[in-house]
Amino acid sequence: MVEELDSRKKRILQAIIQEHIISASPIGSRTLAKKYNLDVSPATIRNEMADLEDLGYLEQPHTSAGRIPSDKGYRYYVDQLVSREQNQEPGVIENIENLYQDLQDVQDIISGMAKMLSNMTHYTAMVSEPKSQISRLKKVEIMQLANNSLLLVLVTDAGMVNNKIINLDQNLLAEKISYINNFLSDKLENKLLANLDSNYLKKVEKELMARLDLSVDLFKQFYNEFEGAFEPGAVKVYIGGTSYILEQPEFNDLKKVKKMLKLLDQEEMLNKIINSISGTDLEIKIGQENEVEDIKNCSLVVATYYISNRAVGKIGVIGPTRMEYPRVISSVDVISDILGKLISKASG
Amino acid sequence: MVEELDSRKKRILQAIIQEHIISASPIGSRTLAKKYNLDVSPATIRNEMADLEDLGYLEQPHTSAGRIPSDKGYRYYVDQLVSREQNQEPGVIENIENLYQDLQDVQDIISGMAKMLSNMTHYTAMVSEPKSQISRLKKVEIMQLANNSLLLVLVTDAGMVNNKIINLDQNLLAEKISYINNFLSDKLENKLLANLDSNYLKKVEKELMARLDLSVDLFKQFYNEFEGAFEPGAVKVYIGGTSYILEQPEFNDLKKVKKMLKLLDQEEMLNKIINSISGTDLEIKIGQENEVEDIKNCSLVVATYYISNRAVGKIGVIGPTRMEYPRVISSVDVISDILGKLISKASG
DNA sequence: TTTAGCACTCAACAGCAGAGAGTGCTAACA
DNA sequence: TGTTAGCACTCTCTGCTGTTGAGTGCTAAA
Repeated sequence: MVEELDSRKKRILQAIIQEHIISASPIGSRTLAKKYNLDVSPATIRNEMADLEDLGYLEQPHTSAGRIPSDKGYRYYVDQLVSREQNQEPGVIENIENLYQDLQDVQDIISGMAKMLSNMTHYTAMVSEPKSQISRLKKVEIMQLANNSLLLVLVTDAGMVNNKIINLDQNLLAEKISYINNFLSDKLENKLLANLDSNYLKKVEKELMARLDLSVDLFKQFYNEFEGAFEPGAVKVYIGGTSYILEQPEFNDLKKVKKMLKLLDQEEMLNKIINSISGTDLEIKIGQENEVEDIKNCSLVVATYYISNRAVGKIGVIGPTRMEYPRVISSVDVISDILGKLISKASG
Repeated sequence: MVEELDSRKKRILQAIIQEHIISASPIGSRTLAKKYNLDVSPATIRNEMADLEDLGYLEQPHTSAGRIPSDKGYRYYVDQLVSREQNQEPGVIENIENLYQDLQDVQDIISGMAKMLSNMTHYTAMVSEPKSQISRLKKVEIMQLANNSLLLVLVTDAGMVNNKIINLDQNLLAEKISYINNFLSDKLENKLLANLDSNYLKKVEKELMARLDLSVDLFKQFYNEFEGAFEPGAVKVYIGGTSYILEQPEFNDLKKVKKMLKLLDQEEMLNKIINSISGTDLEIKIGQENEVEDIKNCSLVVATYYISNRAVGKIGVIGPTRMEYPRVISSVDVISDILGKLISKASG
């Protein structure tokens, strides 16, 4: 399906895509001949363009218009014509790292990076929280706030902090709390979150109840919260720069904007989108390649970020298929790197 | 400036506003005579409309168009022609309360209520976090995560939980941590946050250092975090239903939509907007009455919510001046009530 | 004071012509 | 055989025009 194109066809395809990325409108043979010194006449270019259209790399909105790239055309461009080398100016990475190095809070880092990425690319950025399933529980502790009110604090080794206020219908003595904390530390800390499923929790609960001589009801709520805190589906997605999509000419239609914004309002949808990317490295989904119906006219550039060499989350950008791929790719690359480093550092 | 209008003028003004809220376009005399049985001919209505325009309650987009209400017109409508009685169907309040009563987390309650409000009104809703200045610190505790890494947990009596991971360049023994916790509890808990300013904190720090025989540097970062956590300006604003503004015909212009979305993207701006409302009860700002320049073509309906009889935060709605005031007013009223109750209960 | 009648205004819309950009095809050329 | 100039053709876009319709303000009569 992916033919090898001769070098002139490659040059022409590349030129059309680059020009289209800038102008957002169909490109004609004359424009191409003038702006890119291809050393052939417009007529020749026209022939080549007709060929490229037959092969599926280009499309024609109507008979007397120029050509625009098809999804297949962009795919070829991204795979064959864009060098994936880091072409960020030197120093940028250090600057960003320095700028954010004081942040200790993982949530702050994530939303900061989402903003940074959307600023750099001028597209909408999204970042998923570090996946908890492959993290370990680093700390569990309950503390007493008032007579019947406890605060449950959970910290993962990825630095994610989770806390819940729990109201009990019964008072709890300080010694018991301290006993519970020791017990829970022993049973739960340093375990993989994936292993802390309801079965295991129920067992721990039973044992604890037996030792404490307390009613089971007392801790029912506690375990509900606990279970909920690290559900696999509960990955939060941060987005930044929603308003950038309005700058894209392909969203000049109010209906499209509306659809898009509704989409980005729904957290489940973002989850679905960002989790539909299976690749372990930087991955690009162009138009129809996307699984989620509503973004089949968009492109995604998503990278995985790592904490101590384990893949834990995704960071990426969503924009029109007519996207500045080279720039976006390098930005996503850089930012995903920095994000991993910052979180690693913050979670010590 | 606010003349007393005779009853026929009132009826006509009310009819025009109600009709305009539905149709979003200028209202003519014939339409009015047909749809509302005012028992006078269109010609008479025209005369009255000319009067109302002279008085500033109506405007005419161009000579041969109908009239639309001015800001002053809406103001009169809201003040004199809308009954502020709760006209929510009975049971709605109970239903919502039941729906959300399981939520223990204050942040969840707030964002849930923002969503609920935007769903009910079909405008964009915003809620500010409980103001910390008038809250008391209920609990302060540090816990050890790893050798050089601590977690600082702060809980206010409004139920807001704040936590920060702190990395030290020095190890800290468990006894010291326990000593510090006791010390901090003693010095900080149950104090008004407003009183925990940097002066006071510095004093506490000094005393603690002296007793512990530790270097001052060790806790520098700690106090930075601590100070930052409850800054007066740091009130977070939750918004919900951003995409609803796109449904309003007055935002048919892409430029306007863009401006609006950019505005709502900026947290400082939301802060400025919601804090520009000074009233203690339900307050309405119509168009030009708004202080923030960029929303002078919008209206705000904002209520204050209370926790144990103290005003702590604002909840409201932003939409076009052509807003369904009666419905919005009653929704904001109801939701602000429920919000206060839910938080009170959760932070019980 | 109210109302019918009427001339007037203005935005919105449809229809149309012309310009401009771009194509595909053909025939000539190197 | 590949390349190019020329040309007729197509289609969108823009601006102009006339028409329509909703609505007004004024006047004069009831």
